[in-house]
Formats: sequence, C-alpha cells, structure tokens
Amino acid sequence: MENTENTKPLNFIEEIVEEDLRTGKNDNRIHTRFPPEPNGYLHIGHAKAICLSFGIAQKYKGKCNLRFDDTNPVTEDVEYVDSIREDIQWLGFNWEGEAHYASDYFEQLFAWAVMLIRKGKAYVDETSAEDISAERGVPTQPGKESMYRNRSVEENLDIFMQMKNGEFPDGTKVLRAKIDMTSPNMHMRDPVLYRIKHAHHHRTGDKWCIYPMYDWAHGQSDYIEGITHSLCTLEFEVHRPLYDWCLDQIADGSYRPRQIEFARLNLNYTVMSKRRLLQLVNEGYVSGWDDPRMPTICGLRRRGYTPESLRNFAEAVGIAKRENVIELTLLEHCLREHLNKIARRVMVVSNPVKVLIENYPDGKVEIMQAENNPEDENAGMRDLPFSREIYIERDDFMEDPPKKFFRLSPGNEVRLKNGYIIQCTGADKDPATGEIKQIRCTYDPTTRSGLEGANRKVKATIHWVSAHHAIDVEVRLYDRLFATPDPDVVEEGKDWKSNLNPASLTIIVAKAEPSLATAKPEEKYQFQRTGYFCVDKDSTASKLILNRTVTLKDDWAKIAGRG
RNA sequence: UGCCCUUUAGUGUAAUUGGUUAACACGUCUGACUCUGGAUCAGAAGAGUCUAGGUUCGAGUCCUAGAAGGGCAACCA
Repeated sequence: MENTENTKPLNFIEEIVEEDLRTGKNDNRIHTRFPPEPNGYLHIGHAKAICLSFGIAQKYKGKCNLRFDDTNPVTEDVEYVDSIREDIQWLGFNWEGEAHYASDYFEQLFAWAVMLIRKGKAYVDETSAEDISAERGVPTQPGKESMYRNRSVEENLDIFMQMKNGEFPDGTKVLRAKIDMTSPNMHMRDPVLYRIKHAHHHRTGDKWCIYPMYDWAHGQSDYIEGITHSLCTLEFEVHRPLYDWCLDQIADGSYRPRQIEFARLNLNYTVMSKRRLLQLVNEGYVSGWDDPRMPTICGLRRRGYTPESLRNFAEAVGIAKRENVIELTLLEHCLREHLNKIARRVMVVSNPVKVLIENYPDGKVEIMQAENNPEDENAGMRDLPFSREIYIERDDFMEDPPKKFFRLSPGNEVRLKNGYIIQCTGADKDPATGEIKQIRCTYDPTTRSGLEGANRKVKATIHWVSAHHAIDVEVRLYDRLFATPDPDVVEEGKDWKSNLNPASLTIIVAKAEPSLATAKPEEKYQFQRTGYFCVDKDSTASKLILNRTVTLKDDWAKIAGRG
C-alpha cells in the first residue's frame, strides 16, 4: 500500500514539494491554502484546486488553511462564505484551525504599506482611473510615469492617512507601488495597492474605507500564515513577479512562500466561468446555483454525485500546466464506479405498459426476494410484491423485433428480475392509433427465482413492478447542460447559450416498487437497467422526487442506434 | 507583432531525469460471462512525441531557429 503510493508518478507540484523536503526548505514544513473569494459558489474546477491543496497537505503531513480572499467588500457576502465552507467539508476536507480571512490582516497590511511609503517605494496617485489606465500603456509599449510619482515621503504619508480616515470620496486617490512603468510585465507598472471604497465589509463593517488589492493582500497573507506552497491557476502566472516583489518588501529571509501555478479544469458540455454560471441562474435557464445541471459543487451534490467520485475524478485528471478540456465521460466513469458499489438497486418503470399474466391467479400476491446490491454483501435483501398485472418498460416489448433484440416479443420468453420467466402470447392494440394497450403473457410456475426451474437460460432479464403495489414517483431526467461539447462554437450571430441542451431536463411520473416509499433526500439508488438516481431535496412524504444522476451504460442503445 | 506559459494516441496524464519496441486511465471496437444488454473479465485498434536543423553511440527529454495555442493592458480575484 505504502509502496504503490510511492511508485505512482508525481505531478510537477509534488516533485517541487519533495525537492523542498529533500533540501530542508522552510524547516521542512508543508503548508498550503485554499483562498476562495466569497463572491460566488464553488464549482468542480474549485473542487480540483481543493483536492490539490488539501491533498498535498495530507500526503506530506502538512497543513492546509482555508482563507477567504475578502478584499473587495462590494462583491462579497457571508452567504458565499457559508456555502463555500459547506462545500469544502462536504467534499471531505478539513482546514487547519479556524478559517482565515484576508480581512484579518488589514491592520498589518496597512502598516506594511506605511513602511513601503517610508522606504519611498509607494506613493499616492490622484490620477483618475481612466488616466492611470492610459498611462499604463499597452503590453507592446511602455507606460508613462504619473505626475504624482515623486511626491515626498511626508506628503504621501499624510495623504495616505487622510485616505484611511475617510477624507476622500471613492476613486479619487490610490496608493501605488513604485516599481517600473516600462516593465514588459503590465503588473509591474506601478500596480495599485490600495483603493478607496466607502463600503460595508461583511466582517470589518465600516472600520475601513480603503481596501488592499489582491496583489498586496495575497502574498502577504500567505506570509503571515506561514504558507509554504501557494498553489493557484495559470492566470496568476504573470502576477508572480509582483507576488515576489511584495514578499521582498517584508520577508526576513528565513522563510519564503512560493507561488506555483497549474492549469484550471475545463469540462466539455458545460461552462465554468462564474460570470456565465451567474447568467444561467439570473436568466432562468436553470433553477438556481444548486440546479442539478450546474457544475457547481452544490449542483453536483444535488444531482447525486458523491464526494468520493469527485475526489477520484480530481485524481484522475491530474495536475499539469497545459490547457485541457476533460471529457465528461471521465467524470461519469468516476461517478458510476462509486455509485455501483454503494447504490441500492430498485426496480422503477419509467415508461410503463401493462402486462397481464393470463395464467396467474387473480388476486394472488407473492412476495419475492431481491438483493439490494450484488456488489455489497452487507446490503441485504428486500421484499417485492408480485401479482397478475405488472408494468414493464414499453421499450422492453417489440411486436416486430430486429435480430438482436432479446427482450419481449410475441412468442418470446423473458425473465422477470427476481420473479418468473414469462412468455408473450400477444398484445392488445388501440385500433385507431396502433398503440400497445396491454401485453398478454403466461408464466411458468416452476421458474420462480430461486427454484430449480429458474436455472434455464433466457436471453434477457427485464425489470417490472406490480401494478397494484407500484407507487408513483416524479423522476427528473437530467442530461448534459449543453448539446455541444464546446459551447463557444456557435453559428454567426448566436452566442454560447444557443448551445444549451433543450432536453437537459425531462420530468416524468414513473411506477416504482413500494420499497422506495420511505426514501430520504440525498439517498442514492440504482434503478435497475436504467441508471443512478438520487432523492431530491424537494421530495415530500406524499410526493417522492428523484433526480437522474447518470444513466447506466447501455450497449443495446448503441446497437439500436446504429440502425 | 513586448513579455510570460504551453505543445506526447480521440481526451487527459506518464516516461527511472539522455538509455531498448513511448506507458496508464477514460473513450472506441471485439469477444466471454451474467437473473441488470449493468457490473466483471479477456483482447484489439489508435501517437513515433508541433516543424526544421543540430549535439550524441543513443533525444519525447539537450541546443538553435521557427510554428501553433493560451495568458497579460480592472481602483476584480
């Protein structure tokens, strides 16, 4: 066990960590952090990042902090803080100690800013936002120094204090680092460190009216918390020189956090940006952040995903620096792999057609025994009522079947799972429409499941429910959110939303075996031969609602699909 | 036309750090088995590593020059 762990190839971040451990860097401490901004819900891309940072800490006996990057009070809210904490814990991770907040460090950050000014490395700029932007230049051309760049230390200090004391309106002044307006890296062209925002902060209230920018807060927060490996996504790569510059101003040399970037997760048939997810919610394309079609952690949870399956997925996709688009089939594979082991099997007929077993005594009811999960010996058995009239799937009968169709058809035999072998004697049709109203069969009493006679080879086994005992349940058949793998590929004049899958949700009423009546929200079931389902939180005692998490693999659908 | 990053089967990730015939997973295709056309098992196809040069006994790994894709110009993170 220990051995397989050691021989598994390391990703490039683990290699860096192991090298640091070899050389004794930072006293051999390994301390990571997950730093969400509380301005939205976490999605599966964050799940990858969470598994990485918490996973590295676990693997190397280190620690992982949760730190809310709450430096922008106008977009942030406690609602998000709470959902983020819940999602991380649901995923199965525990952060070190209490959750941290960048806002915990506002005082220290301010003190360091004052120190910067004293060293002549920061200045207050009164240029307007537009002009600062213009003066910054463009990537291909150097910027121009601000006319306020060379104020005296005293003047800077004085105005900065006034900024802090709320003497200026929003947007009138900023504190800027004095670095290099000609740098080929835009982020080094005197980046803004503080801006004025007379806004109520979800934690510090009205104490502050100046707030630090990400670049001034993040590395410093890492330093304060003793973070050794600060893992983030690729778009922060260009920030790294600034991250290091900021640390240079405060670090004493005995310890040093390091920022390492990796490629974010992309999944086909969905979108991942906060902006787009928000748009789907606001414009009513989905029912909310936890709509089971959303790639949010709470959405996946409601859909029926398990923390294990998500963690296995994060492991399977790996960590590297190149842009990637993971196939949804890999996610679904990880899901099925886990659900197969834990989901109780039940029989539910989603598109019912009645079958009359002509030679079965009217009014008789037998109780059949069914395995709850053949993959789990401890899952036990359950009772299943059987009677003269049952429902089977309409698709499991064909009047005029093609060669490879093994199920019910006139004259043909089929096994009823955990029941009897039946033979079709005919079907009654609506003379006007040709629709099958009822299928007629006979059963062989010696073939009851468990009896000697049941050992006969039969081509197919189908699921069923007793018509009189079945309960009606609402089933929400979810499919992929987008109809095309890359939602950005669109016709002229259309946008990504035109690729939304119109069939991503179909609601039906199905006939379920009676044992399902006591099912509770979040419980996972396998509807035999159909798929995995999860009881929705909207369920009530009188109305059971199940979400289709994912279908079972269906070889017949492939064969039939080929024509 | 500045800087930074990336480039290995359809999709991801590896390759003992310069060493045999480039591996694993998902997907695809066969077949076996099955009281779930599920699961499981067995097998197959599929890349010669972005291109062109070079170094070397030997290059996916090193060098040179290109190409392609991505990122950077918020008082967002």
